[in-house]
Amino acid sequence: MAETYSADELEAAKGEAQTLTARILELRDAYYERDASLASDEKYDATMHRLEELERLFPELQSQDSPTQTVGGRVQSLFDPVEHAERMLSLDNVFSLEQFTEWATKVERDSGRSVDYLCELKIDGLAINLRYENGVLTTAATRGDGVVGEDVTENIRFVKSIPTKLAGTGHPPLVEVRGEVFIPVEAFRELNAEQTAAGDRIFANPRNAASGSLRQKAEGKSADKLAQMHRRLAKLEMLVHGIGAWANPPVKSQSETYALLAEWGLPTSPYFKVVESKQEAAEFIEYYGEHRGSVSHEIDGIVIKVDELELHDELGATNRAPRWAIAYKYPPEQVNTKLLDIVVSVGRTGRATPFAVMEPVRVAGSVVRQATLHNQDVVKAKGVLIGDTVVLRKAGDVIPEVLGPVIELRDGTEREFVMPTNCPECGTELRPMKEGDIDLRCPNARSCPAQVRGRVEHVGSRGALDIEVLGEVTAAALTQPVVPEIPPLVTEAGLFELTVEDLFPIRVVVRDNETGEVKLTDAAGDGSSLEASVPKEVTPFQRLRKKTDPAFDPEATEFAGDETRVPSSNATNLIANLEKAKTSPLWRILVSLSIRHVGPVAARAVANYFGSLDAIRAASRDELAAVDGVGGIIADALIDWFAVDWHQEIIDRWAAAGVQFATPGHPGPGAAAGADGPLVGVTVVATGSLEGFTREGALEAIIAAGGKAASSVSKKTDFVAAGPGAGSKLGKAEELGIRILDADQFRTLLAEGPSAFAE
DNA sequence: CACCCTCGAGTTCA
DNA sequence: CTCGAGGGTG
Repeated sequence: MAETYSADELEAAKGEAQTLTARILELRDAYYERDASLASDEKYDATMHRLEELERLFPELQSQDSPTQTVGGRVQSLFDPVEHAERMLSLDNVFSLEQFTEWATKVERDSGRSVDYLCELKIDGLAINLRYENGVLTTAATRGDGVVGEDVTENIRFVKSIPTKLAGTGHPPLVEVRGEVFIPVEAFRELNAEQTAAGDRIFANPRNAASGSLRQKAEGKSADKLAQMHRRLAKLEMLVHGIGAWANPPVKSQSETYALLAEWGLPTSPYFKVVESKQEAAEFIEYYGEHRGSVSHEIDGIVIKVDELELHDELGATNRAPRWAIAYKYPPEQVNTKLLDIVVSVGRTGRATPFAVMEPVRVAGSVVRQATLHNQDVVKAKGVLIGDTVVLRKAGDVIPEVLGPVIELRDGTEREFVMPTNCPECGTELRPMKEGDIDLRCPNARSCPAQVRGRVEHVGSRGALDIEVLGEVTAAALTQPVVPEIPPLVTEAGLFELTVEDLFPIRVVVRDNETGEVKLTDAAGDGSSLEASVPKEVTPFQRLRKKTDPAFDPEATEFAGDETRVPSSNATNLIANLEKAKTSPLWRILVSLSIRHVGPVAARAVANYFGSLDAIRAASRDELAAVDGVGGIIADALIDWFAVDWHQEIIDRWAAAGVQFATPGHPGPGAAAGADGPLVGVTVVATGSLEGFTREGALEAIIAAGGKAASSVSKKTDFVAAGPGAGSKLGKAEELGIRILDADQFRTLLAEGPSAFAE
C-alpha cells in the first residue's frame, strides 16, 4: 500500500484545497448572504466532497475554519455580533521544514537584512480578541470570520487569568489584545469525568471543550446548571500573543510587546523563544515536535513570527494572513472521519463486540478503517451515531480509538446503533453470561462459526501451540464448508485428524478488504467475480503443476488444459506443523483448549503441578485451588470445562490422533519441586527486542533460570530487560527506579543471578 | 479492600 | 501495545 506521500503531493493537495475552500466560501456567501445561487447543488456538493476527501488523505490540511468543519454560512450564533476594531487575520500554514525554510528565505529576501524570529507554541484552542478601553476590559469576542465575532464578554469574566483591569498606568485609550483560550490537558480530563458523571456528553478534544464551555448561555439555567457552567469556565485559561488596533505602540519588537503585555498583568506563554536564524527556528520546531506531551496544553504546531515590528509593516499582509508570520503544523494525532457503520463481531469466547467501520483515514502514520467500541455501553458513552463525523486518534500511537462525534456536523440522517439481540454469525440469542454483566455473549459455543473459527485460530496462536500456517485465514478456511461434499472441521476436535487430501479442495481464501469479512471461494468456480471485487488471494492449499509431473493423483484433481493442481507447501506445511504440535508441552495444550481464565500463566502453574491432563481432570476443586496462582474461579472453570461432552470429544479425538496430554517423567500431582536456578524469587520483565532472544525465548529463559517472567512492570518487578523498541514499560521502570538491563546484562543475569547486579 | 496481575480482545506494522 | 474486566493475593 502506498500510504506515504511526498512533499510535492502534499503541496499540490494544499494548493487544490485552498482553491476549493475559496470556491466553497464564495458559493456559500452568495447563497446565504445574497440569496443568489452561483452553482447547482450538485456542483456545490461535489466541491465539498472533494475537499473532504483531500482532508482525509492529508490530515495536515484540516483546520477548524475549513468549510468542512462549519455549517451553513456564518457560524450560527446565539451571541451578539461584535465588530473587531482591527481585522483578526489567520495564519498561513506550512507542513514541513522544507516549506518553512522556503517561507523564511522569502521573508529574509524581502526584508533585505537578517531577521530575528520569535517562536512560540501554537495552542489548540479558541482565538479571542480582548478589547481594553483605558485599561478596562470592555468586550471579549471570538474570531468569527475575522471581521465580526461573537460577544462572549460575560463568560470570559470567569476565566481567572484574564484581568478585567490592566495593571500599571499609561494604557492607550483603545487596545485589542489577541490570544487563545484553551483548557489544559489535565483540566480537560477532569471536565470529561464530570460530564460523564452528570450524564452529559463528553468533549472530543480540548479545543471543543474550550469552545463549548465559552459558548454556554446563562439564560434559563437552573442554579445547579449555572454553577456547573461557572465551574467549567473556571477551568479555562488564556495566553495572549499579540496586539491589534494600537496606532503607535511604544515597543519595537514582538518580544517587547510580550514583555509589555506581561507588565499589564496579561498572561503570556512561558514557552516562547527569540532566535537569530531560520535554522534555530527549525530546531525549535523539531524540539517541540518530540516534546509535545511535556506541555500542559495541547499544541498543534509552532508559530514563527518576525520579531521586529517595523518589518511587519514592510512585509504587510495578504487579505487573509500576515506575511510576517507562519504556522508550522505538526501532523495531527487526531483526525475526523465518517463513521459508516457499527458492526458486531463475535470472538472465540462468544463475546459480541461492536466496532466502528470508518471511511479510511490516515492518522499518526497509517491508514485506519476500524476501531473497537468495546461494548454497547461504550457506544452510548461516546455518544456516536452511525453516519456521524467522528474524532479518531491512535491511543499510545498504536491502537485506533474513536473519541466521539462532531455534533455540529450532524445533518439529521444519523441513526443510533442498536445492539443486535442475536449473534450475527449463527443467529442464537445473545445474553450476558451472568447477572449484571455488560458483555453479551453468544451461548452457542459448540457450533457458532465465529467461535469455532476463533478457537481453531487460537490453537495455532503463539501463546498456545504456535502452529505456523494456522492463522486467521486458515482457521476460517478449515471451519467453513467450501465444497459441499467436504464438511468443514465443525469444531477443533478434528484438527489433528486432517490430511493433505482434506485440505486439497479448499482452493482459495479471500479476504474482503472493505468489510474485513473472510470469504471462501472455489477458484474453479467463478474466478472472474473474485478479481472484480479486488479480493486478496491468501493461503491457497494448492498450486498448478504440469500434467507430466508425477506428483499428483489424477483421481483427486481437476484438469485445466495440460496443467493440474497439486497441494501447495501451505498444505503440506500445515500438516507437518500439526504433527509437530502434538508433542507440545502440556501447558501449551491446556492453553489451546480455550478454557476460561486459563492462559499461559495459569496453564503453566496447573501443568507443572499435575503433570497430566488426567490428573487435572481427577483433581477436586480444592486440590486445583491449592495450586499457586489458581483460585476458586479458575478451579471451577476447569471442572466446568471437563463436564461438557463435546469438550471430552476434543480430548478423545486429539489423543487418538497422537496428541500428548502428559509431561513425560512427571512424578504426578504434588507441589512441583521448588524451581531451581539463579533467578529463584526474582521477577523479570522483558520488553523490546533483545538481541539474541525472541520474545518467547526471553520468557522461557527467565522461567528456565527459575525466575518469574511478568508481563507488566510493577513495584514487585526486580529487573527490566529492555532492548530497542521498548515502549511504555521502560518509562514505567524508570519511574519506579527499577534496574534496567540490556541484552548482554540480561544474559549475565540469567547465568549468575541478581547478585551480579547487587547495589 | 486495595493493589497488582492476568486474561481477552482489537489493531496495525514489518 | 493498550484497554477494561475481573481474578488473586497480602
